[in-house]
Amino acid sequence: MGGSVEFDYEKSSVSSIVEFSRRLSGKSLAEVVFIPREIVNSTNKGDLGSLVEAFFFGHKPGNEQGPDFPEAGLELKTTGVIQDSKKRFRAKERLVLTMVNFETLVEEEWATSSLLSKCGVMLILFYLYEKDRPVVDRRFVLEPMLHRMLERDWRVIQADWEKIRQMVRDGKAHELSEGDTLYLSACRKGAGGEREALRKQPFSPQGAKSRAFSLKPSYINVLIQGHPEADVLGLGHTATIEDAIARRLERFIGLAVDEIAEVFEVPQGPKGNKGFHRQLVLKMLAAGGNSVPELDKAGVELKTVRLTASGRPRESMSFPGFKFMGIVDEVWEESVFFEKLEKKFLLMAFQPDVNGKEIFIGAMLWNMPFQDRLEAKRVWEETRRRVIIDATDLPKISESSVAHVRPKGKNGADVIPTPQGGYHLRQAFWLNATYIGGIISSSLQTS
DNA sequence: GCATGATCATGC
DNA sequence: GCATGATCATGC
Repeated sequence: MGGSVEFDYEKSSVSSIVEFSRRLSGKSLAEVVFIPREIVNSTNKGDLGSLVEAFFFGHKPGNEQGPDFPEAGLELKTTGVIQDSKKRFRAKERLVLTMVNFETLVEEEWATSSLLSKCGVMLILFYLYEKDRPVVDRRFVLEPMLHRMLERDWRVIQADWEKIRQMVRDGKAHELSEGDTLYLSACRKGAGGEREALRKQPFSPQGAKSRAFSLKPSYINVLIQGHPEADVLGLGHTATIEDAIARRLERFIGLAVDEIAEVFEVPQGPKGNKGFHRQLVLKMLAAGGNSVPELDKAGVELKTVRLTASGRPRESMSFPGFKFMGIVDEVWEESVFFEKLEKKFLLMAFQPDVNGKEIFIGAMLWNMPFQDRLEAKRVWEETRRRVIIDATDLPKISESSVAHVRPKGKNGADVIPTPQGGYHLRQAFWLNATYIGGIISSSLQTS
């Protein structure tokens, strides 16, 4: 299998390299070039990129600092995709760009940053991830994608980069979370686990987990879907997503829910329609359309918060259910609750006015602060501990200022197995109404 | 007014 | 068919 290729591309030409890479389309690396047997047997995922570089492009390893093709200023990335239930391709994980160097980042400027000089122009090759298949046998799918950071989404990515730099300058490298930023994030990268050595950061004695710049899976997903560039939020007119959201929603502040519903012809639906406010909010954000790619790219969690007259949310905020038998074998950082709490949230707030008419009072982008994530972790671990002992006795709302556990099922008969050998109502994690109320009132004018 | 348990419309 | 986000219902 696999013949030899001549490396007939122009090293200094981006388009020539991209054209050449198309020879991989629909094939695996081993189908296109000869790979020694001992390498074929490797399943180390990190290897495919360097194997493509070495065997397909005929590159010698090395070149630590800059892009893989220095003469063309082009960085090569290979990344895995999987197919969802509808056979659409989705990113298997975030696209890791380059390690964050806490010491040098704080001295850098975006235009001359090491990130931009290395990854400013990327050729992204997508392969179908199949767990048990050796990397060299994984098939390249989709078309090779050329991504120019300065042409696409640079406003948001630059703001993200500056946010990360600011956190390191503030001595908060150890607090970094994916939810701090929108498209570009500082993801954990390294040995992982409890034994991982922490790195030094320049403005705090606290050690920090090693991190890499990455593009979020949600961002890659929107790229993959290949929709034409859209500017639904009007980013062309503003510096940041925050500003764009504020501009878009300004016109609705103080308007009654039924007035807004009329504008967008959103039906109240049958009595008991629990998605009405959410449908409304989507229309407001999408200016009558059905999606906001800018928010999709950032993986923003849209949440509606309906306050009582006194400013407390009417309800706590629910998250996906968990299984008793599943949580027992999980670790916090791989749990669904953790993944959700690492996200950026767009909280859309409503409150009755003096006449009792419910109005839209504003929105805020929010992600959970470090200390509160630690508290959520405590509740999660306490839940896990107690599920093992007695799955019917889990953390109540009074036990934490941040989160609690409560049923979430179809009905009272919706029970699932417990480690005790019995069955109990399906449960979920919730963020306390009072906690959410505090967040809203810290930023929005409530009555 | 709030904690707790129960339930439902929706979209995929 | 089912998970999800959200709301309803009850009792104190």
